[in-house]
Amino acid sequence: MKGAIGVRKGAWTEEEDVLLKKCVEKYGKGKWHQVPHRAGLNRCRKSCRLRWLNYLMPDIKRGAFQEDEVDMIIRLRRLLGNRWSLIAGRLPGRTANDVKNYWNTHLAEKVVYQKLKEDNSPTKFATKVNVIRPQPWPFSKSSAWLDIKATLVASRTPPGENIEQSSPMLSHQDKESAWWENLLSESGPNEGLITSTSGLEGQPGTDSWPREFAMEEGRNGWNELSFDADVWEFLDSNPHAVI
DNA sequence: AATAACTCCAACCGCCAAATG
DNA sequence: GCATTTGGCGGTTGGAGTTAT
Repeated sequence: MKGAIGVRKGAWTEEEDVLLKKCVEKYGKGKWHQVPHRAGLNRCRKSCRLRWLNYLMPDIKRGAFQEDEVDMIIRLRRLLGNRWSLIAGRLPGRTANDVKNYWNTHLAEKVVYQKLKEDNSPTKFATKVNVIRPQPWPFSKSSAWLDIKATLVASRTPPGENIEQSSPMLSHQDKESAWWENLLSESGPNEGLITSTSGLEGQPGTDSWPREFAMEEGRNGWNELSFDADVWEFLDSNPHAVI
């Protein structure tokens, strides 16, 4: 797409920010093609939308990423790949651009997947798959994301039961499994854990397939075979995660 | 002090799918 | 059914700021 002639590019000025903010506050989000005219901005619709989404939107969290946020990014990227908008959906206040930039500048070279390549494990096929719709996940200093035991308490241990009694010998795999189970199951309000079979029933485009997922599925060849190999290992070892 | 090299992030670009006419 | 418009996404880049020499 070529940019329109005469449309301003580059860094936004304070005046432009004010105009855009006032416009969105007055007319609401959406209808981005009308925003430049309504706001009196000599910017293209995409530029306006991006500026709002990445900088002006309320509740955007600036500053350094916390340890639990970084941990979340690494784990979710292993699961979802470069689906930054979905990953950002789990990080309240962080935008997809923030997460993508952070990954590219801080994590990309640190997080190595050589193990997967070296494993040379045979391709695994599954016939059924869980589809995740990420929801914002609240973080705090005492976040349970970094506390596997707390995660286990929340996800497995019946009320009143001692975690050490219920799981005296926790393997690394158990801990990983518990983490993912907790992530993929009960999390936030409006949580949607969509399940589907690999058959025609429930495929995108059919009435039974939720529109939200239908829109997400299909980008960049995304399908149930696109998960990283370690996710298949997780699914193999966690039959409850597969319906 | 000068400047080259590097880092980081805001913004742009091209593409895709859904919506609309 | 087709063409166009629109919203949204991930990849990439330009340049300001920082650090090293």
